[in-house]
Amino acid sequence: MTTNTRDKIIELAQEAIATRGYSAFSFRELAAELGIKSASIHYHFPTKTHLGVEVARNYRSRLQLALEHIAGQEPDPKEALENLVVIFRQEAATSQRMTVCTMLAAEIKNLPDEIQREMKAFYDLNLNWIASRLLESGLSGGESYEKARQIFALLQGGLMGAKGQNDPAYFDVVMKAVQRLIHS
Amino acid sequence: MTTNTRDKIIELAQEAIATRGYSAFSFRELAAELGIKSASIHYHFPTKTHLGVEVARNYRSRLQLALEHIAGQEPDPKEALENLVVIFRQEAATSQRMTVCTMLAAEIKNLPDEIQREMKAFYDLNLNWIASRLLESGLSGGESYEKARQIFALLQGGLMGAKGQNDPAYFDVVMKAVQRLIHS
DNA sequence: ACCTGAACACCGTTCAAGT
DNA sequence: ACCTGAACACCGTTCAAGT
Repeated sequence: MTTNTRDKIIELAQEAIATRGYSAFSFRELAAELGIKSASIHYHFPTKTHLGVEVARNYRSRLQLALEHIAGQEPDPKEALENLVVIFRQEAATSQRMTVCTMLAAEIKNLPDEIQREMKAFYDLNLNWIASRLLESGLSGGESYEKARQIFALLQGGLMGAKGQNDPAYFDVVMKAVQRLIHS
Repeated sequence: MTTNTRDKIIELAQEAIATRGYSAFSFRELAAELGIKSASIHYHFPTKTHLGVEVARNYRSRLQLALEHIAGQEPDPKEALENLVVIFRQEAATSQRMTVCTMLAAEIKNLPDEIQREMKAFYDLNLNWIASRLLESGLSGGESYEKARQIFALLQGGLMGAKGQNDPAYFDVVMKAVQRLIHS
């Protein structure tokens, strides 16, 4: 069918990284879920690094599309920022996709260079998009730069706290501070 | 001397978890740094879980002392909160000790129950202390509860962002938002 | 009391070999 | 084009054995 082995591997790896982390998941457990041998995964992805890069790039490109969609659809920059919060909440609740990047960010010092570069690009994508919306809303360049980092720290810290406390409400409480930053 | 093997193992493990994560560090690499065999580490810590718990507990008890010291020394609750920010910044800059808990928080779903419980206690310690200071400063119980989570999310998100962007200034920019939350 | 060597089932990776 | 079996050096863990 359309769902080939390669795509299934990426999806399983995504889930595994989100829940347990990059260095904790194994080719052998992925292979077992797919009904093949671990050596077969190396046919699709020569090394674990290649697979990790693909997972990160996969998610980043999907987020980029979503961000472009919001910015194109919603002319009010403050409303666009509210939509970003909604995306983060959904991703956090349903899939674990958002968590992939929080996991990789925490592990970053242990990751191969290629994945580190991918994560750096992920930060830049988010920070630049948030700062652009803040600029549109009338803030100065300096203010936008600072506030973008504060908002993103709240998003990441809120996700980690909700996970650490095993309490989705944690994220929502933290998001109230984001609202205040957006509308001030 | 006073520095026995057991303490050295904890210190090395602490550093290893902070930089690479719990599942990424190995007994064999610790043993090599100590000039002993990996089987010898199991004499001091039966399993990796025991060592992980000890590292987490070790750091948490030190933080608890520091928090009690601040609260006892500084009667002004807002100044006490400022001191907490200073502690986080120092720990982030010099040792990697603060990062231990950010790492473990990210990996939490993959950790043994005992370490998960230790992390939960770490969150409670921080959140309750922050909320207590906010209560003293005149906020209501509900406001203190919410603001404590927002401040802690900024602290954790700021640490992760500084690491992910490899830029210590990231943390300081995020802390400006913490100041605003403290003095509002 | 503290350490070691050897074994176990795990891991990523390689490669010749199968279809 | 896709998968396998067998081998390699790694991992946590156990345990009998050394001092």
